Amino acid sequence: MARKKQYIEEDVIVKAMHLFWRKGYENTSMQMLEKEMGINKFSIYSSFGNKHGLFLESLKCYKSKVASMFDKFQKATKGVDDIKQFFYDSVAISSQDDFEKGCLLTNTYNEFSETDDPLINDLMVSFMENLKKLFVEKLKLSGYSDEEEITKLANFLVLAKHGLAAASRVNSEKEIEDYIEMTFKNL
Amino acid sequence: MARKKQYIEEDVIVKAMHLFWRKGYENTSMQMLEKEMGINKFSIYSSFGNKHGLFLESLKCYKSKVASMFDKFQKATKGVDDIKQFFYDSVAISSQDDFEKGCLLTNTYNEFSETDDPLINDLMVSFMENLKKLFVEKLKLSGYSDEEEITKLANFLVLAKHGLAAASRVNSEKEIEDYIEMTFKNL
DNA sequence: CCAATAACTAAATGAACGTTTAGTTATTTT
DNA sequence: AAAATAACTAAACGTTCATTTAGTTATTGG
Repeated sequence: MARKKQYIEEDVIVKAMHLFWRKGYENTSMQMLEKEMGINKFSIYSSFGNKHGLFLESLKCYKSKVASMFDKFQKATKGVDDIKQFFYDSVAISSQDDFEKGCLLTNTYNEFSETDDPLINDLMVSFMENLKKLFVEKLKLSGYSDEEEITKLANFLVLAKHGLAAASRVNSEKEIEDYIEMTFKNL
Repeated sequence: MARKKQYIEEDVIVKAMHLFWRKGYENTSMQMLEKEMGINKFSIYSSFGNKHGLFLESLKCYKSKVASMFDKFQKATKGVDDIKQFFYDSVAISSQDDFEKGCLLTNTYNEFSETDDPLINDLMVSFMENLKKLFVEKLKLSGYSDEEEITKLANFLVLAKHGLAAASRVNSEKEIEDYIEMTFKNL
């Protein structure tokens, strides 16, 4: 055979994800990725094809990072309280360190909203639909039965979640807490 | 003297603003601006200095575009109802045509949040502070008196406004309406 | 009407970007 | 140990970007 790889793809993709999270897609250059990931451009290209492929892999990595949170939410049985807890968990992920802000998926959705990238778009739409379905489920658990009302509330929650993820990039933890509390005040 | 200018700066800046609004700062190139504004790069540079200066001028232009809305809000006397109307007015500005999405100032704040541009930052901070002050004023008009509660509500509203502006770029008018109605349900 | 000059056009500049390629180093098998 | 080959390094590639510059056109005052 030949020389062994001196890096682990799973490790370097985590580093790439953090950089994309912090800076966004367009504002992250291959040079910065080279430095952050600690490997050469050649290695990046041979492992991930191109910048776009690397980004998609970073999004997958993010999804697996938040999967446990989704799982917890999915399995929860208290209804609206679980949605509220999910909101808190969502902002906690980004506020646990100082540089990664908001939700990487939401940030990506916002950054790519004018440039129709089919892969990114599919990823986001499925993410949002999944979220909405879970909201509907939990609302029913809390006793809501009117389908129209449930749809309305679920739409409200999806937008609130989206808006919160966007706004959380520039707002303090206190403001975020106040927002979540107010959002769930009459639910 | 010499040759007269064949364009009116006030006119071309409006066109530039619309392009920046649609595409964001980074995704708008001088080439695109040249085409959209209908004048040569030389003319842009001699009138506005550089891309950054042109962008700042576009932001000013946007501010004057929404000034009448702010003015209406400022002069209103019904309290919370005025805030709600202001939310509706805010989203109406971007949904009246299909391409300009969200609030240009909020979009800019989000795009520039990781790159500390002092001029942009000052503009945004003053915009947000101004907004919060107005919210406080209207809340008092509606009978709120507890200072702590008012601050909490004002923070909530600022974040809701910010989040709505961001989310409105990818959500339908119906969803936006539902969101606003829910937001003001218990105010 | 002509010299002066501001506004125009188009091409050039240099830096930064994503991507590729040529050449070197290290590891494995024969 | 030598041949084979995968992973490495660094430099170059072509393109696009914001910006500048050299040269042309049109308008004005004297």
